[in-house]
Amino acid sequence: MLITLTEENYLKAIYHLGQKSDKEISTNAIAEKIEAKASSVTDMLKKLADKKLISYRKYKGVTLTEKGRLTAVDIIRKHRLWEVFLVDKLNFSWDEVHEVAEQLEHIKSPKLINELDAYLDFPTHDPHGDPIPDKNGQIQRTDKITLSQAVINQTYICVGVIDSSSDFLKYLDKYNIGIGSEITVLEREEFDQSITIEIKGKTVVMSKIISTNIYVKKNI
Amino acid sequence: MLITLTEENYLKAIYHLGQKSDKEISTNAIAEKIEAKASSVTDMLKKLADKKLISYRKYKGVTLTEKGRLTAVDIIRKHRLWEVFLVDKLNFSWDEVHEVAEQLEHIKSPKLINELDAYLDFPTHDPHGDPIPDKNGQIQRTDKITLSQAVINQTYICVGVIDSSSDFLKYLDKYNIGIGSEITVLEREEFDQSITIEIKGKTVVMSKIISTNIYVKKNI
DNA sequence: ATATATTTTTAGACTAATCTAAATTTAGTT
DNA sequence: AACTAAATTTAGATTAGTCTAAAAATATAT
Ligand SMILES: [Mn+2]
Ligand SMILES: [Mn+2]
Ligand SMILES: [Mn+2]
Ligand SMILES: [Mn+2]
Repeated sequence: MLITLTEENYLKAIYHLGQKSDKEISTNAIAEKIEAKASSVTDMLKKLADKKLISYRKYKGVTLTEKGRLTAVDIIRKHRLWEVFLVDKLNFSWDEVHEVAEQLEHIKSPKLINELDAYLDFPTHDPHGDPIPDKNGQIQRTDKITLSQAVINQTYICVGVIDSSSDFLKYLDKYNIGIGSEITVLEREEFDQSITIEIKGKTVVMSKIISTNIYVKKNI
Repeated sequence: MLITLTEENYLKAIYHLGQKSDKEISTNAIAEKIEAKASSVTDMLKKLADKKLISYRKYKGVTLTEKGRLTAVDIIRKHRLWEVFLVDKLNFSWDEVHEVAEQLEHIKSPKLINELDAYLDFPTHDPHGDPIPDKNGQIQRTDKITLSQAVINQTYICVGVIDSSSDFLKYLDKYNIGIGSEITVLEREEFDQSITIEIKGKTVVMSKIISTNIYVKKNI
């Protein structure tokens, strides 16, 4: 049974929502993510359940089946490989790739994606630091914390971002923060949890909302 | 007014049919090409006419408006650039690219296609020898004849194919015939119009249906 | 010129994906 | 336990794209 583009987008949304909690995903949460009405979501959930892509308990919520998870992860693999292609080969910046990758992720051709993977030299992470699932749907998890959880006077490496919006990425560009950047936390203001960091020799004051959207790991 | 994927495919079909004759394109011809019923085509023709993409005279047929022609040519440009990408960068053979390009041609991103064009070094022809329209919809026409029209004892260069089906292209591969190949016509059998050619030192007998699907130009 | 065949359009129906409005279920609060 | 608020589902309608069957227009042949 073939999966439509719309169904693929629902599976991806459910997958991403599932990353944030172990509970069943609610109709409203999906509706918000997909930008559709809850009634439309209910209709789609029935279809996905018929196709054994999700387990659906009326009024309770949904979880992906293994089949559904593999389908979602395959789309995410394609999305992230295309983002690498756009940045590495076609001079896109990391804030320009997402919309195009949203289209390219639905192209159906196993050979295309495997050849692309090889052509890009089997990248492990996309331009935003997110891991690229392998052919079997395995995802390499690295332990990382948000910059808001960082310890004073410790140096970290930026390994990813949570918010991938163009506005946020442009903010990071402005302060020369990118994947691989060395960041030292100098001070934390207890009142609003803003932090002062050192990045490329300059100090930058950063609100908590910013620092919670940046992933870092200790610089060993 | 945005154009749907389906509308794009109709415009492309009408464009290609229009290349073969100066007359208006019939509903049935479009139906055959799109592989849909004539009644479905009629419905779509009304939509395309509403959007000023075609001129439609009931019971008479259609022609593309300038707006429609430019839209069609833009899709063909994308299709052919993607075909070059697949062959030049991703190890696809010329008989494998068409189906994937049919999907990729609908991706909407001017930056993507312009960067791809530059990345491929501004190719002028696709893997089947078809010209790639430029950004302004201009198409470079080269004078070429079909191999069936070739003169005995003259050497030609293969510059394209008419049929791009996998079966036909594999036949050409079998006899080492590709874009750029030198072909000398040795003999023509008047009975069935089959020809004997020399290609890479070997002689090959070829039926008229094959030779009418190969474009050549004189080797000057 | 009339009958027949072909082509094209219209009428009515179907599926996928969406919506609004109403009904139902669940959760929260006295 | 009963009431209210929030979340979810159902009912019915809409749009894009398709189909079959029937009607209308055009082309062909006697
Ligand atoms: Mn993305
Ligand atoms: Mn990404
Ligand atoms: Mn093609
Ligand atoms: Mn081609």
